[in-house]
Amino acid sequence: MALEHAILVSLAERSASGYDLARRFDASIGNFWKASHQQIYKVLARMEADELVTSEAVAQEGRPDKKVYAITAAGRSELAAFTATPTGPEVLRSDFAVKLRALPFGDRDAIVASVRRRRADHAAQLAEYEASAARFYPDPEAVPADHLGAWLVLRGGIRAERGGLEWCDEILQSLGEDRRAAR
Amino acid sequence: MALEHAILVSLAERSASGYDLARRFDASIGNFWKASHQQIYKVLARMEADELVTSEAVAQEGRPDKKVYAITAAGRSELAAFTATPTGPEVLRSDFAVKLRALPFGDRDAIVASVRRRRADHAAQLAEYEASAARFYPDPEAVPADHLGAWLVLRGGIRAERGGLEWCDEILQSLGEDRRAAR
DNA sequence: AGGAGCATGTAACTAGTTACATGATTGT
DNA sequence: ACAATCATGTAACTAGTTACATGCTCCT
Repeated sequence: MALEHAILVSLAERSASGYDLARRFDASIGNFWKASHQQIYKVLARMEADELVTSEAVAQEGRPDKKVYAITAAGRSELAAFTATPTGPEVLRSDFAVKLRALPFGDRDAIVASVRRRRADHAAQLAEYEASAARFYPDPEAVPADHLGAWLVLRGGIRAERGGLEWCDEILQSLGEDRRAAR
Repeated sequence: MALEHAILVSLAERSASGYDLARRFDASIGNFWKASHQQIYKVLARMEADELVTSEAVAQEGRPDKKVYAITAAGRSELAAFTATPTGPEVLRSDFAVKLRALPFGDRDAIVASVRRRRADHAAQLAEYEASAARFYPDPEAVPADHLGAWLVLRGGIRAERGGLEWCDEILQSLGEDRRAAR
């Protein structure tokens, strides 16, 4: 149910249309929660019925009209209440790990190719996060209080990507594929 | 759809009942894929209809009878085919990160408590993985070929837990809670 | 007497995915 | 002419969760 809460955080930071939210979920928020636009519209409708958010129609010229959603007082207290609930263990679902574990029963070359692709993805994502960090938080000792959460999550993203990258390197090395990988 | 494939890997390693699979999903497989017993029974039934697995009733004394599932030839080729498909980007869903990002809108002490709990969970899981590694793979240079996938996944688990632990420490330090955390 | 472990499920529900639909504007 | 971006959705489906049901054995 935390898609709701991810949307509330995003709207607490800044009001937005469903479309805007979908783009944020492709970028910064998507760093820890992925959601499709269809799912977002569905959940927004429910949240509006529950009065966690309100919407206002905004006419635009040269572009389709949009509905801008804003968090309500009830939404803010729901979000605060959420932060006070204990967090259960994270639900893991990694296709990549399933494939890796299937190594003795599968296509070794294809798996190596997957590892290489994944390594490249981690490297690209890491570069993107590091660019964001350098741009928005040039001085890590002086992060504004209202950005502390976002900063810490970004730091987590950087760590996760770096960790994933190193894991890929270890895998390639174990499989004796590190020379080709380094090319 | 990769729960199916996670089950196939598990059955390729060794035939098992639904109950056994559920326990494996709590332990080794659960390291990268979580599933409840209800979901497992449901998927097993579908997989049997699709002839990816077969079941055999086994009577037991002093215990309820069980159905032992085994992978079929079709199951093995499905698993091999799966390893050859490209892996999409991982779907992330982290309640913890949502909470952390909600820091400016939430209950700071409760969030700090969450971080501490999570740190302890990572430490416990890490210890468990390291114990498994020491026990089953005392010589990392000589991992048998049929265990290479399992070993690499375990290595990934160790890296992920260590990374998560370090992230928690960084968060506590940023929040000025590291002294109390170290106690 | 009560709880944990073994063992398999059903029923009702919520969450999320995939495919499709519409229609204007801007850029190649 | 075609694709991309803006913008919002519906419909049909699959996956996963939560709650409940049953019953036997072994341990405290």
